[in-house]
Amino acid sequence: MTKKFIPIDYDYFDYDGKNHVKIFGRDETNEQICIIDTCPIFMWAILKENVTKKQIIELIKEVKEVYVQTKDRTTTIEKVETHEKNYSGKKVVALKIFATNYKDLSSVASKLDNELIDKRRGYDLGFTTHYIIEKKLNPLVWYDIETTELEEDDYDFIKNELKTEKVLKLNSHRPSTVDSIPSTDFTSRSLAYDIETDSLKPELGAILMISLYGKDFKKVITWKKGPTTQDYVEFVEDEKALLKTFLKHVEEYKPDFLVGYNSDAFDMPYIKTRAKMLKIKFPIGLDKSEPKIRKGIPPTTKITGITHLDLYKFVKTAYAQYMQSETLSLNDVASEFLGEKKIPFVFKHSKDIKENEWDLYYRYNLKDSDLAFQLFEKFLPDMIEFSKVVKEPIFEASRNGLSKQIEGYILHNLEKFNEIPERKPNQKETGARMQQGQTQGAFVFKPTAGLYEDLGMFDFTSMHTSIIISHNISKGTLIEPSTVNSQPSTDYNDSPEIKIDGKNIKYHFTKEPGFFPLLLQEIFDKRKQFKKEYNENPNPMTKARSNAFKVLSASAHGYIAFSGARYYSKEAAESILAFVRQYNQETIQKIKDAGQKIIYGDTDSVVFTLEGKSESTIKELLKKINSELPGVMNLELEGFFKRGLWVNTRGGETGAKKKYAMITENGIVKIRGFETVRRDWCELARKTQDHILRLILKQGNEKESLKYVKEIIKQLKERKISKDKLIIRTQLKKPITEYKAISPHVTAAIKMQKQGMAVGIGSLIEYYIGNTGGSSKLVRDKALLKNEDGEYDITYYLKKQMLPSVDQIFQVFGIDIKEVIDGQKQENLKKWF
DNA sequence: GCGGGCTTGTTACC
DNA sequence: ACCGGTAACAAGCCCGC
Repeated sequence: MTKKFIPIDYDYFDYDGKNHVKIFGRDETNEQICIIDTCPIFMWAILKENVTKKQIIELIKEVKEVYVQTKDRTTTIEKVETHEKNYSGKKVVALKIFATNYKDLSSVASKLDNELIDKRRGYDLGFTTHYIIEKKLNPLVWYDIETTELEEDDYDFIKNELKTEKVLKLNSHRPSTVDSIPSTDFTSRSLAYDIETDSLKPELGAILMISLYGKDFKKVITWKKGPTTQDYVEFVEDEKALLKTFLKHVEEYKPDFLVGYNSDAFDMPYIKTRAKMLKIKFPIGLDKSEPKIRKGIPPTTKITGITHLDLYKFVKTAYAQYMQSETLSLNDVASEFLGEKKIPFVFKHSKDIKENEWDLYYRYNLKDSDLAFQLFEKFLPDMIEFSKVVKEPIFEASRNGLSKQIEGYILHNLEKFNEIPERKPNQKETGARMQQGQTQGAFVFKPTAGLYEDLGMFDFTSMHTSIIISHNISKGTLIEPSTVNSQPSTDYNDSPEIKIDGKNIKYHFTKEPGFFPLLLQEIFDKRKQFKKEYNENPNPMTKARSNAFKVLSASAHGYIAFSGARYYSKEAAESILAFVRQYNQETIQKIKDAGQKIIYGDTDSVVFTLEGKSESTIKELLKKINSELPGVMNLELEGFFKRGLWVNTRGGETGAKKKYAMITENGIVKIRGFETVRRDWCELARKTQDHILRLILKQGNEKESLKYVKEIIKQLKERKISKDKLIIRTQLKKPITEYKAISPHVTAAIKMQKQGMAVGIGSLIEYYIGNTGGSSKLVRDKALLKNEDGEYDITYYLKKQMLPSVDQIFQVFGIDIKEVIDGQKQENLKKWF
């Protein structure tokens, strides 16, 4: 039978002791089908140099005898072949060892301790990844497939087990040409879900309701009956019936994706535990399996056949670092990307909910699913894109950290280079890598505080990645021994001179392009493509996509320096960073030589004054610098700015790095590093600072700002500032008990814990400083919870929030803000200075 | 018990 | 633990006086 097929979810099972995949996806009629397939299972034994043919024949005999016995299977060697391969860019002879079960390859590997074998590789990819690499049935791509129906005795248990109507055996497949399908666009069926409970712990509270939201599908299922006019509310008898009804709707809808927000850690584990407590089955998987929760920090929840997606995870890795929102709560994220918020509803235990309040609770519950669904629709193209680029199933691609994404991408593309994959480092190696200490990083130009006019800013496009590509830097292209001399060589690509342990050395890399640098090119190009897309059509989504590939592209260097990476290389990381410093300083020099004054620079950027030159003259300069850059390296114009402000460090006499504010001719303001952008400062200090920065940038002087600050200070002293503007938000970065220094946010967290609130790693602790500490001088003794009664501590907010946030800004204009206010309000000030 | 230097911890920039 | 180095800064900690 010939069909079209798009693979979505991958799972595997053992049959007759052998691995099989079952792939869930859709066909051209949009029917959900399951494909069963197998693939050759093998690993590699790389032989030492100069092993003779005779020795190989003997070795093969020996290898064939290896087997692994586990409690439910015996894994044997099926055949052994000899191949010429590349390993880390070097030619090697390797045995391709075929075995019956992938899960035992690592045990097989440890039994191959013959002295002719140098290295054992390719046993630690995971079966799904191995399968995709081997058969090239990539996720989310349309294929033309040849299938056969299962015969009577084939996989009998599967047929009975699967909810999917069609289960087919795959014979062959090839990528479908775009033309052959009217619409190759994959229109997924998806449901977002959200639960409401009486507790954060399933042991302590029931699930009250579950909402589901999809295209033309709205449902709130609940056993808590209150008057409502919402026709989507479905009442059921009890919690058991609630779970069963939820299951029924999911089964009927047949979604490809079941989507939640933080559902990996909360919703699905909660449901699973409650089902267990209620002694009912919850066979949501298409193979009637329960959700599989991989415990860990953070946990992941997989449902066989239905891709369970947790948007929180994806937002966190792909977008978070470029987002405006200060938390990644559904409310903040929805508000940033959708311009919509959750329905306000104060959490109450169900026993405290009045009859007429249930209706709001239903609507609240539905809205959460609604928001999650809308976010899903916005993010799906990006998740699909990641999945396709990295060639990992969307379940993984949407959860993987950046190093995993880069690594997945590399592993899935090694075959083009005839490369044997590197293995994962073990714990000992990871530890040793970490102990080597830090690598010297980028260069940051020390600015001189001041308000500058007419500025230009250049920055390098994906600097680290373009260095890797242009200079062919990687573990595999490094010439060993690596601690080579500083003599320049025409045979190799040299790194800049690097000082290591007091010695100046240069690393050499081959001129022949290595697979790692070559592979980065695609990610690099994608980044360019999406940036262009954003520039042509700027909106929050094109921006997010552009940034998602920006982070992916920018992670290549971090990956190389990451102790857990297969292709880790300290030498490569050092070389990349040496180039980063060199290029930045060279660029600074070139701009200086052109007659511009350098104001600032950080890693890959330079800010300079125009010195009366026209923008087109500056663009010519940029062109000239670019003409001198190698490979894909590219310096671009970040922008022209009408004014820019740099300040001194607090209590210091020199300019502060990583803190500046600039404004374009059109009034677009760019603020970096200032308290304005730091969430651990109270809103009052941040908003005030933001306001005066803008005023100064717009007007070119401090006059208005001064008036403004005086007014705010007056209000603060008169207690006219509302407390919510004084809340300080700080995140717990580790378990409460592990803190050596007990800072205010830790005290506040302890308080919250005592009140029975769930606090732990990642919780954002909200507190304010009040007049409660008695004689204590410690700030922590005055930390009050957000909703705790008390008066705010005027002195603290003046001295520790307001003043610091504006002090250095006024210093630029020679104004001592303390004195100014002091002169005006002599008597009050004595109290706080 | 006070002050200064050091350490711990968080958040930002790139 | 899950990309890394550079930097600013607050608050606590610690030690000498």
